[in-house]
Amino acid sequence: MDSRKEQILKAIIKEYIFGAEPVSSKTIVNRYGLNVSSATIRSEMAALETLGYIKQPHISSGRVPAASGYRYYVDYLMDSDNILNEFNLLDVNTNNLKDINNYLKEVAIILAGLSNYTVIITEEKQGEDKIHHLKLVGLLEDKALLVLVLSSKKVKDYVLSFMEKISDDDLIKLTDILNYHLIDKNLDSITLELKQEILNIFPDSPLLVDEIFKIILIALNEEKNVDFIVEGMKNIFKLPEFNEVKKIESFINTLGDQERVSKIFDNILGQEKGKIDIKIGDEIGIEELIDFTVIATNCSFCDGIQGKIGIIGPTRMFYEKNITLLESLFKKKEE
Amino acid sequence: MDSRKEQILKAIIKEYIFGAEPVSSKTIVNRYGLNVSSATIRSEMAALETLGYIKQPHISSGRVPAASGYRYYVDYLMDSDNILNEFNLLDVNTNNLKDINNYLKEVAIILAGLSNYTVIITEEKQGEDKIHHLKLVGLLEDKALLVLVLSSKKVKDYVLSFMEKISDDDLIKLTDILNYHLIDKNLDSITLELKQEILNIFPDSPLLVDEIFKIILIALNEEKNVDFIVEGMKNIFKLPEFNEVKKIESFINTLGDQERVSKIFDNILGQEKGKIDIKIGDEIGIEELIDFTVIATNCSFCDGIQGKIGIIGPTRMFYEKNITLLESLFKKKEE
DNA sequence: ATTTAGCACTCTCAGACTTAAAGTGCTAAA
DNA sequence: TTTAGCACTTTAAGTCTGAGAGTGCTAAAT
Repeated sequence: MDSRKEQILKAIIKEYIFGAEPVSSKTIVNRYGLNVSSATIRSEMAALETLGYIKQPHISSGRVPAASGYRYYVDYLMDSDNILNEFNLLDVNTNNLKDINNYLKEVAIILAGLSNYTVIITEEKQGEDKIHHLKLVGLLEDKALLVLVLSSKKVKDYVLSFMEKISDDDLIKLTDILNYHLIDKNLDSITLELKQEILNIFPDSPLLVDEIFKIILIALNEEKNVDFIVEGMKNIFKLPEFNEVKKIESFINTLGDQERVSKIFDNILGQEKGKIDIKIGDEIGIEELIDFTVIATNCSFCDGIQGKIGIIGPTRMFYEKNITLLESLFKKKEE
Repeated sequence: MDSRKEQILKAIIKEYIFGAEPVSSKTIVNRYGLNVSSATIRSEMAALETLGYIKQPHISSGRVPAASGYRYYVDYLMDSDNILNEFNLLDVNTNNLKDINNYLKEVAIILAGLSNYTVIITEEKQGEDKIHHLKLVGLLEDKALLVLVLSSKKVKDYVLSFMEKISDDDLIKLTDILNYHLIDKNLDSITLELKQEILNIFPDSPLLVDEIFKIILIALNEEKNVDFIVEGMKNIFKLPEFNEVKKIESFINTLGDQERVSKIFDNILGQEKGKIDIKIGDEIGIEELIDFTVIATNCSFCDGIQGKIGIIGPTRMFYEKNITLLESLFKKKEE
């Protein structure tokens, strides 16, 4: 790859990213003045095609970048983009962080708006959670709040409705008993026997204890299930190359399938925060996303929660802009 | 409208609902044996067309129901459908109702699956909420939970992180002060002066008081904003008549726009629970949904929360099935 | 007064053909 | 090594054609 070939490859890619149409030798001469004729460009293009960096949709058309062309571009040719360094993405509504999911959703919506692509965010679940401690807080005559503090420092809570009257004293007593027996217990160690043991000590409200056990199991189980926030899917309608019902259906269905979507983050599993991963076309490993590129990174959110963010767009993505977007997000988090 | 015309209209509609293709006079003779020839059907069809109940996509094609044809069908011709009376829709995960939104989302997903159309659910916000009372519950050294019980009996809570150390005694003291001043206050009456008053009595943690005020304002404000849960949009890909990118884009964009979507429920505002409202085509009042039908009803969920559910599908909807679906949902709620 | 057989008419859909435009590859000369 | 020139290929859009589906109308039958 001599420098002129690189210049031409870069020109083809920039042109194609912008216009989504095959790029002709003449266009390159006109817009990227290399002081050679279109014939020269043509022979260079033939060489680039042999190298696998570009291809022709049909024999007499202009050239389109191949996946390996984008890869070469990303690895060696890309300019960095300084325009976007002043994001303040994480000022989003930082007051109301009780529900991490709402927060992540807002981040996703904003990122999708800025990128004009689709954004996927997922919270990283770390191993098994235990009960750090719990509290029962009386609210109204017939309601109390069960607050669970988990070993991951996450707080979860649930409203309980009583059939039977329960006094504040009883609530305190029950809280003590539950804490005594449940602290440091994980999903597996919350057994029927344990429940029986507690029922023996506190036989007053068997239904309530039952309910509490159910909720705890659900809460701990929830912590094992990763879920994905996907925003900006409708941005696909802005891309002329996906102007077919089949393609849109396949895209929407694929991003609705958590199992497939999780593959998007395979490369950054266990990587350090801030490292930007770029997967182009089949590098993603999802057949239906062969015409897409994913830019992803690990990220930490408020309260030390770990997560992953991915931007998914066409292979002819505005790489610089979106890489900078994720980088700036990361920087903000660190300061 | 004599009985034979009604039979023919019904046949055309049933046939079109099933096949999404113009219905010919011959098809009716073959499948709905009315003991007349196709020529007779044709002259009846011409009459039905004059009445506005059916129309022809082009001059020499079969007939397609017009909006008023569906309306006539729904009002006078429809069979009721008893097949679906054993739904147990509301057994969904009823243990984990802390977050009403998650619950509604699950209901929407299940209904979308059963109907094969798109389901919209919204929680009804009733007027202005006040603070019934609040509690501060210590969790970890540097964290507490602010629990707000609203006059609507809704419980909302938020994790607070302290900069400064706060003792349990201080939390109790602050709780008392806040309750004394904030009980029965609504969004408008939580003023700067009020905050100042509290700061005068409890000057120890100005930042914390600040934070709590912010959160309360957000919480009360949230109660004013209705939001919509939309599930099953991708079912549109199963409908051959929407097999065009433009149509799908318009549908998805329209359902993403809360202002327009809220119109779907206009007819059932203030109606009694369980009343099923059917809006066909332009009756919906949303230009982009001219080819859709909405079936909607008021509904009450767990803990007495009021909501609205709508099923949105093509005008050639399986009316009986989806009406029964919503009705059975309502019945289950009541028992 | 209705119903129906028969036929002319209309429209769609798919395939074949045509032409203009865009772009390439190759060759021979610079 | 570069380039001008030209033959060649392909697409995209337009036109034509014939088959098929379905109607509306008319005149005869019930």
